[in-house]
Formats: sequence, structure tokens, C-alpha cells
Amino acid sequence: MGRSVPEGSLGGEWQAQLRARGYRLTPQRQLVLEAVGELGHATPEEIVTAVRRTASGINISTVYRTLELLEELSLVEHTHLGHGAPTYSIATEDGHVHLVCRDCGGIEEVPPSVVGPVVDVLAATRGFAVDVGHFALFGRCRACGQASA
Amino acid sequence: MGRSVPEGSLGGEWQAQLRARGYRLTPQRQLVLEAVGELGHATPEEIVTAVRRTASGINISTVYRTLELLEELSLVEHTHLGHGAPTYSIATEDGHVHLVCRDCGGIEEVPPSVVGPVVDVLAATRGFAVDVGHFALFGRCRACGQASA
DNA sequence: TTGAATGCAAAATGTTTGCACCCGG
DNA sequence: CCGGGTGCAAACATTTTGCATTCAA
Repeated sequence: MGRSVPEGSLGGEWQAQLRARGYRLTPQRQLVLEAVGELGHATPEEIVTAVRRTASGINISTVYRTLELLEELSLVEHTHLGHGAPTYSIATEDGHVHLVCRDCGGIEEVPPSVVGPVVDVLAATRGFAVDVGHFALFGRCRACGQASA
Repeated sequence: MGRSVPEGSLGGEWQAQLRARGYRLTPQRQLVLEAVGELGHATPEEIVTAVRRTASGINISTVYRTLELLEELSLVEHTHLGHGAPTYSIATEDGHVHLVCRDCGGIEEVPPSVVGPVVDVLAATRGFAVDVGHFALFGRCRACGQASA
């Protein structure tokens, strides 16, 4: 559903960015980036599956190498949701905070502003600069909480 | 160094708890629990290494199975620090929040009260009950921040 | 005695690496 | 053309599982 990639961050910019850094523009890289945008929160395994629907034969190791590169270029970012493989999504200006439900495994996103107070406190008291984008909060979502009650 | 395990939570209670649930008390289980208490933030690999200093021959799969059991009994808890293996520590009443430095890999702990506002907001706006104990915040610690400046 | 627990080995997952071949620029 | 990129296979790292043996109760 919907567009593969947010206009603002990826509207053709990135191809130039690649070349400027001496990298090449390959179909695999395009397809991986598109897949990340379409899937959201996708593991490398899910990404390779999605890409294969278009271009059969792409290798999983290429996906890993590509994701590493795209992350270096700040085009994508990954989050550890606690179990298994990390998930990748399109990098956004201020990141997003993930809520992971321990029961249903569902993932919600909340705006980074929610954690603003914590970020401020930690900076002030500990000198610790929180990377909000690399954030995951575990707990129980509303639906599962009601179900168990 | 120091005591292996906090008095309050584990002063002999747990052996009875095990048996009450139909489980057996084995040397391996004692040793793993002690090791978790002594090490703090230990991976299964680190735990098996520590235990082997006392009882040579304990198997890594036993450690995994034991940790799973101890966690079920709420004697230990694990946290994903974002990279590699999860780390285990003695379960405490209100958990602890981990700060992981992306540069030096250091781990700090802060009291759960620091994230109280976030917990409240998410409960109110999303009905999401955050599990503070399963929390990890990434960023850059004071020392590394100064070093790179 | 008896079945829960362990040890061992093999399988399952997830990720990385070496190397020959391929292709974007 | 040329060197970066890909595919493939094998190595690695981590965790799980099947099964025979052992031992706590």
C-alpha cells in the first residue's frame, strides 16, 4: 500500500549522494531501498523475500551489505526490537520511538516528542545523549492488556 | 567481588519456589543463578564461562534452559542491549533502565523513576503499559561525547 | 524407582567473509 | 577497461532441539 518512500528524504537525492561518495548505483541497491520503504520495520530476511518478487536471485549477503551501506549514508536506520533480527526502515529527520507488545508482537510508533523529557533529564544529569531513533520500548498494548484482564 | 545475590529477593526463598512448582533443585541451577548475581549484565556465554570456573563441564544448552526457567520464576530478567546476545541480571522489584553507549559500549543504569513521565504518557494516550525493566536506551555517554568534541 | 534435568551433537537462525565473475561508469 | 559490486559457498555466532544417560526426590 501507498508510496514506497517519503518524498522529502529520498526524491532522487540519494543516487547522486551515492556517486558523490564513490559508490555505484545498482538495481539491487534501488530495490532494497524501495523494499525498506514499502515494508517498514523489515528484517533482512523479509527484505530479500520482497525484492525477489521483482528481481529473482538477489542474494541475502548483498542485502546485508546494501543495508550497511544505506545506513552509512543515513538513508535507512535499524532498530532492535528485542528478539531475533533487527528491523530496517527509512531514516527520518528525528527518528521514531517503537512500542513493542510482548504478547502480540505488534509494533506501534510514537513521535519522539513523547520521550523528550527523558532525553533532557539524562543529558542534564548524566551527560548522556540519547539516540532516540535507536529506541525500543517493551510492554503490553491496549488490546492485549484488555484481553488478559 | 561481594555477595553473589541481593538478600531481599533471593535469600533462600527460591529453592522452595522451585519445588513448589514441581521443579528440581540442581547444582547447575544454583550456580547459574549465583553467576548471574555476581556478573550482572552477563550473556549466556559469559555465564557458562563463570560457572565453569567452579563446576567444569556445565553445558551451554543447560545454561539457556536454566535462564529460561529462572526468568519464568521471575528470579532473573534479560535485557537486549541492541547488539549480539541479551544480558541477564537478577530480577528486581522495579527493574532498571540501561544506558548503552554506542561508542565505548559501556552500560550505565539509572533508576526507573527517570522514565516515569514517559510511562505515564504512554499509559494515558495509548493504553500501553511499558515494561521498564526491558528497556535499553542508546546514545553517547559523557566521556565519549567529550572525547569526540 | 522414575521422570525431570543434563550433556552432547546436530539442526536451526542470523550474519559475515573470501573469492571468482560481472557490470556500472 | 577497471575496480567496485554481486553471487555463491563456507565460516561464524547464537540459540534450539532430539535423545540417551544421569540423578534429585
